[in-house]
Amino acid sequence: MDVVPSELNSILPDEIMDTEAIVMEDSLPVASPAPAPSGVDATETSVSMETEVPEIFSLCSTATSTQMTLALTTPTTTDSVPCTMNSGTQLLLTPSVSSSQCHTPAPAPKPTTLVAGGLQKLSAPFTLSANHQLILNKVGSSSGVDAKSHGTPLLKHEGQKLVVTTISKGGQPIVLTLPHTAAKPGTVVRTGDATVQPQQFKVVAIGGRTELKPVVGVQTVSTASQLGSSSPQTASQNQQLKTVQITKKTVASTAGPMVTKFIITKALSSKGLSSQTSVSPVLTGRVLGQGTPVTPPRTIAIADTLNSASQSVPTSKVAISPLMSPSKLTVVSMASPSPGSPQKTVSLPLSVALGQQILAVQQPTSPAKAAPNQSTSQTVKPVQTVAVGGVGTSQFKTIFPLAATPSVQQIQVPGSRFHYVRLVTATTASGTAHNSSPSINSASSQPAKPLVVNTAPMRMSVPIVPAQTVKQVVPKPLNSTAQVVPTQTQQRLIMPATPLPQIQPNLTNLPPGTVLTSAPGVGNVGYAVLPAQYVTQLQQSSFVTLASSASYSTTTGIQTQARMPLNGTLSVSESTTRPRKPCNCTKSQCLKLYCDCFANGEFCSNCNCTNCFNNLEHESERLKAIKACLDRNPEAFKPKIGKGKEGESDRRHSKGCNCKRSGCLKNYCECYEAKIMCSSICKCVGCKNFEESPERKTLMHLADAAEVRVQQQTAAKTKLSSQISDLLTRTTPALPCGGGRLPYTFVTKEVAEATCDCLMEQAEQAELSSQPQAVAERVILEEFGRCLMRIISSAGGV
DNA sequence: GAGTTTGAAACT
DNA sequence: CAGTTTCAAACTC
Repeated sequence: MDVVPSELNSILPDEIMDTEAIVMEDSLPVASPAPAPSGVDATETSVSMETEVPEIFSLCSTATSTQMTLALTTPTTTDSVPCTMNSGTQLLLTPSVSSSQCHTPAPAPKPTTLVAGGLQKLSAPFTLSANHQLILNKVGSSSGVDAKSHGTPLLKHEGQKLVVTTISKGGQPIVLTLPHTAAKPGTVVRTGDATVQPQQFKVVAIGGRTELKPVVGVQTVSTASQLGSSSPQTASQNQQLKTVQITKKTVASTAGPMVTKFIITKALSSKGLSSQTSVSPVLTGRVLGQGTPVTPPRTIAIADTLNSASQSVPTSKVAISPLMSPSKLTVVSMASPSPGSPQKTVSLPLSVALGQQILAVQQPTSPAKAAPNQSTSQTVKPVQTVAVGGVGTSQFKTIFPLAATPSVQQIQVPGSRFHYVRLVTATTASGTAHNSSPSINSASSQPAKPLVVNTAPMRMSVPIVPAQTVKQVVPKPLNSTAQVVPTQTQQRLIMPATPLPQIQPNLTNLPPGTVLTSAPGVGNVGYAVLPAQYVTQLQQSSFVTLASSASYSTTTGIQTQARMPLNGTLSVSESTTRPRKPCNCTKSQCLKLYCDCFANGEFCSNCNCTNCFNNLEHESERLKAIKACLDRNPEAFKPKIGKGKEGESDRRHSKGCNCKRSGCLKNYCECYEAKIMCSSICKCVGCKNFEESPERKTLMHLADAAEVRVQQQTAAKTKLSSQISDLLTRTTPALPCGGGRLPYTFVTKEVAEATCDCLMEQAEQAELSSQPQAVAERVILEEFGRCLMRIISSAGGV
C-alpha cells in the first residue's frame, strides 16, 4: 500500500482505497452445548463469505504473491470456525498451515480453508494465534478457479471483536484482527446456529463515507447450506463485490446464544483502482449502504461490544476528541504487548468513533501461535487502512506501518494534517514477525510497506487534536504510490501511550509533529504525529528507525532519514508541499520555539540545524520540550494568526507584534510576515503596517508588481516550453512503434531520397565536368550540407 | 557568505 | 509583569 499524504486523504477514498466493508457481528449463543466456563465462550465461528467477485481471498500467511491472503491468527488454534462461502469466493482458513486448496472444516485446529466458489483461488492458511490478525492480500490475477469449499473453514474466533483492516488496492494485505476473548477452544460449538441476539455492525462506505451501525436481529448464516449453494463465479468479472460474512456462534453455558457474524464486503476490481462497490444484497439487512461506485474507500468496521470477555481483555482504545472535528483520523496503535498477553486488540468504541475513523493495527501477541511464515514478515510491510465510520459522518483512516524492526506505523488522517506514527519497540521478536508476511506481492511491489506491528493493548484513550489551521492543500497526482503531502503540514498531537498527565490537559495545544512516547520503562508504546513530509519520507525510505524508550537503538537517525535526498518524486512534491524553510538552529537543538520547525510541530527535515533533537530519535527530549513550552504558554503551538472568519480581513495576530524599529514593514514583524495588518493588540512602535499607510501601500504595490512579474515570467516559460514541445511534436513524424520524436526523425524516407538525389546530381555534374575526385567529393559534401540546412530549416518552419 | 539587525522566545 | 538575555530569522553589504 502506498503511503498517502494527508492531503490526499480527502481524495484517497476514491483513489486509493478499495471499498471494503467488513461487518462483524457478534451474537450471543443461544444454546451452548458445551458451555464454557467463562461467560464468554469461544465458539465456533462460521464464516460465510458471499462473494460475487471472482477473486478469492486466501487466508494464509504463506499465500503466494498472486493470491489474496487472509491471515487470521487467533490465540487458540484448537478452535475452528466454520466459514461459509456463499458465492464463488473461497476463504481458506488454516491455522498456521497454508494450503492452497479448500478443505473441509476440520474440528481440530487444522488448517481450514474457506473456499468460495469464486473464480479466483485464495488459499490461505491462517493461523489462529495471538496475532488475531487477518491479512488479506489482494491478488492481481486469479489463476484458477477454486472448487467450492464445502468444508467450512473454521475460524477460531475467541475474541468477540473482529478488527478488519482494509486492504490496499495495490495488493496490500488486509489485516483482520481478531481480538482474543476468554473463550476457550474447547467450548467451541459447531454451527448450530441459533442466533439469539446477533449484533451486527454494518460498515458501509458510501461515497467515501463509512457508516458503522449496529444491527439487531441479525440473521444467522448457515454455513453448510450456503457453501453448497454457492456457485463458483467466473473470473471474467473484473469488478466484483466480495462479501464475506462470518458468523460466529458462541455457545455459552449461561449466556444466551451469541452469533457473531462477520460480513466483509469488498469491491474488488481485478484491475485495481476502479472498483465499484455495491454491497451485495446477499446479506440482507446487514449492509446499510453501498460503497461508492467509484473507488470507494475501504471501510473496516470493528464491532464488538457484546462480549464481556472481549471487553474485559485489555484493549487498545483510541478516543478521538469529539470537540475537534477532524474529518478523518488515523490512529495506529503499536504498543508491543507483553509476550504473554493473549490478546491484542484494538477496540474502537462506537461512541467514540462516531463520525471519526480510527485505524488500529495490531500485532500478534503470542509468538508461539504466530503464522509459520514469519521469515518474510520483516520484509513485508503491509499497509493497513481501517475506516471506522461514524453514523452520518464519512471518515476513514489509513495506517501505514513502516516495517522494520524498529517498527513504525504511520497513520495518515485524511483531511486533517496529522500523521500519526506509532513507535513500537520490538520487544517480542517472535511475535512481531508474523502474519503480515503472506503479503509477498505487496512487499515486492511496494517497497515501503510496513510490517504489521504488534500492538499491545492501549492503555489510554487518546484525544486527537485536529489541525487547527486550515491550509491549502495541494493534491498530488495520484500515482501508483499515491502520496499526499500537505502544502503546509500541521501536525498535532499526540497521544502518549503512557500517561502524560501534564500534557494531556493540553493535548489540544500540542504541536504538530509531537511525538509522545512512553516513559522509559513504562511501556513501549508511543504516538507520534509526524509532518506529512516526514511521513512521506519515511514511507519512501522504506525504513524508519525509531528510537523509543531506548528499547531499541536506531541505526539510522531519523534526522538522517529526513535529510536523505529525496527521489525525484518526492522532491517535486516537496517543493510544492513544503514551503517551510529549513531551519538553521544551532543552539536550541530545535526544541524551542525559536525553531520554526519545532514551533510548527514539524520534525526537522532537510534542515541545516546542528545538534537537532527535533526528530524521532529524541522523542523524550522533544516531548519534554513540548511540555515545557506548553507550561510556559498553553497556546504556544496554536496558530498565531487567527483564522479569519470571512476573508483575510479578519485574520489577525493572536498576540500582536512588538516591533520597535522595523515599522512593521519588514518580515521581522510577524504581522507583516503573515501579510496581515497590525491590530489594536499590537504593541509595536512606529507601526506603518495599517490600512492607510502609504509606506505599506508602496510596499504592497512593489510586492504585487514583483509577483506579477514572476508570474508572467513563469507563464512565458511555460508557453515557450509548450510551443517547443508542440513544434517538435508536429514536425516529427510519428513513429509506428511509438518511439520518441527525435531530430533524426525529421529525415523521412522522402527527405533521404531527395537528399540522395541531390548528392547524385552533384556527383554526376562533377563527373561530367571531369573534376578531380577531391573536388567532386567536396562538391558533394557541400551539397549535403545544404540539404541538411534545408531539412533543419524545414523542420523549424513547421 | 559574513556580519548586522530585529523581535520573539526564554529567562530572571 | 517587566527587564534582560538568548536565539534564529531577516536583512545588509
